[in-house]
Amino acid sequence: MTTKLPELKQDFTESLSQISRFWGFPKGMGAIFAVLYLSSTPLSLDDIVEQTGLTKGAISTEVRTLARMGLVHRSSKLGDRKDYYEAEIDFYASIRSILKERQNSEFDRALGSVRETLGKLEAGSVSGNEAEIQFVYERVKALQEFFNAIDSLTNAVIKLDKLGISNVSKILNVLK
Amino acid sequence: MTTKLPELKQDFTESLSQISRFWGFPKGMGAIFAVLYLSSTPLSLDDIVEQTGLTKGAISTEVRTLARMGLVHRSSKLGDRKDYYEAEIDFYASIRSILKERQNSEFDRALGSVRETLGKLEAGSVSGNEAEIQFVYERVKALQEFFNAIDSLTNAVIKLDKLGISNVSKILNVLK
DNA sequence: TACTTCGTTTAGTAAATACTAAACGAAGTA
DNA sequence: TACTTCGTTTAGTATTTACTAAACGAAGTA
Repeated sequence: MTTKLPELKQDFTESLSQISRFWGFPKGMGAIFAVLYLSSTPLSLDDIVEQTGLTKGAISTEVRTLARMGLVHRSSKLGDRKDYYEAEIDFYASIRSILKERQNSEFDRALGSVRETLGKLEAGSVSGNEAEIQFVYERVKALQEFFNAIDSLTNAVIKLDKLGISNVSKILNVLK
Repeated sequence: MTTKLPELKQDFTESLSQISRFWGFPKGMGAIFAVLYLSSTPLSLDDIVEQTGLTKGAISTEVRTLARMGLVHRSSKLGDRKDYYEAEIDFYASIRSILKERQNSEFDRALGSVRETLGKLEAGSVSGNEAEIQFVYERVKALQEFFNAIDSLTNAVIKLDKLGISNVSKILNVLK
């Protein structure tokens, strides 16, 4: 029993949509990436419209965030006003740029807010039961340290010029 | 200028809610965890209701998923029918159990589907332009290998009995 | 037995998010 | 100039997700 190539692509696109949604991204984003990823040539917005069934407006915005994440790249042909897009195929590079992207987000704002809380506790400018303050202080501090560890890891990964198989297996060895 | 302890807790809870939402979890979940995390004693559902303003129903379900993730633990006092909950304070343990949890999810189903796609391509049961099939095959295979690498990493982390500061810094050294 | 006191489930609502359709501006072309 | 052809923005809609309120069942207590 044979499968037609377009059908196969369709299934693959479907899967990436699911995966995308699972990671908290719009499922359309996964679909767009999938279509680009399976194309041997850069595609225009209209090409993507055709292959995903989404609207140009939606694709316009989502492809932009994909580009910000470094998962796709915009290019243009000489003498052609259209923009073209192609998928980044080095996933490790993508991870790095996604991590980088996340650093200037509201996530960081919330994180800074925790740090601020800790600051108040350390400055002794919090009124209330002494023992409880001490308890809260230790908990918040522990959380902060955890965040710092994650942050260090993240930064280390970002700085790597290449997080290829070799590095991954190095890590695996250390963890063994 | 001093801050009252309850207010400080409030702010902290707010921050964790944001962080929770950022990672794709309901913000209420973050709030519940925060309240438990800042409490020196286990809390009952009603205690949590009081401190978060959420409904018992909502808390009932969300605290359960928190427990499944290993972020909180359910306990009970002798001669008291109430359930009590307390926060896991070893975050590394939490990460492990979250990763473990994620392995039996629809994420894995989608991932299996990609593997299936690859299987069809390898079995030669796909009809269409030969060159294009070859191209698609290589792309899908590359993605599959990437997933496998991630999977190995995940499993390695899960297997660690302790992912403490020491291991993290080991990793950092390797990456340097 | 009837009566509390828990946690859970359910059905419906509110809020957030992804998306569409259509208007628009910029930049090229006749 | 008017007329296309792009990508983007906007305003509104649909879908999903988080949550509430209330009914319920289990298990204790009088």
